[in-house]
Amino acid sequence: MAAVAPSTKKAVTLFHALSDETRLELLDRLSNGEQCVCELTDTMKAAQSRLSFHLKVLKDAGLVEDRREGRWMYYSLSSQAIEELEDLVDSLKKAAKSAGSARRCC
Amino acid sequence: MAAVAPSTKKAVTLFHALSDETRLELLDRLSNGEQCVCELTDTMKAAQSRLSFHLKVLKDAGLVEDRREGRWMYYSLSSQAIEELEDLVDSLKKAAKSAGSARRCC
DNA sequence: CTTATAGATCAACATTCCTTGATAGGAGGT
DNA sequence: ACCTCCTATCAAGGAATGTTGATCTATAAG
Repeated sequence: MAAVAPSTKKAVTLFHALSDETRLELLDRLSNGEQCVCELTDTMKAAQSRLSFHLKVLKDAGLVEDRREGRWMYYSLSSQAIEELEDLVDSLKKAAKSAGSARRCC
Repeated sequence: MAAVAPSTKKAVTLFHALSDETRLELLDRLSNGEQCVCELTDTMKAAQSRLSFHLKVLKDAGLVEDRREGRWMYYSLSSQAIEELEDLVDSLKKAAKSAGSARRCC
């Protein structure tokens, strides 16, 4: 029992960050390695402020990290949050497996 | 490369379904076993139409299954979608690990 | 056939989220 | 100092989500 409950807020934040096509594409690009915003706006043909917004959402969720180098900002995947994600999904999985049988109701 | 890309739409749907406190609580309750809506509205002190709405979101995402028995509707976790979830998180994890080093930019 | 109960669906409203264009800040280069 | 480039932030509008109360459907019981 109590599969997802601990720190539900954080789970919501994490999952919300992942529930957007643009952000998933960003993560996908970053899986090829650290990249700067200019490169991302370039290859994704997206408005700079748009990507900046989504990168902030990802960063606030702990999914990516940023690093400044001169006037460029480099973003990369953060494996820490991804482990938290893994744990969440893990507890869900266990819950689904142990899923007890029906109880009489109402 | 290409960590999340395959069927991004589905991933978005899955993660979106998980990005809500009420829905996470529903999943948590269901991890104790199949339950009918009346029982859930009861213990969660939530309006019936509200839970119906959220259960639909979960069902559309494939996270839960429903079963009718007389006039009651029983909901339970569906382990299938949870495995898909696991795969998604897995590819993210691998991506984060292999995360290449910085490339020269702009 | 009438009535009651469980749940889904709908319409209206509130809220939250995303997009866009404009502005601001910070780092180099001249 | 100034100008330029890269990025973050803000404000305004639009789109999608969640909430609430009412209505509809299906099943069961009398």
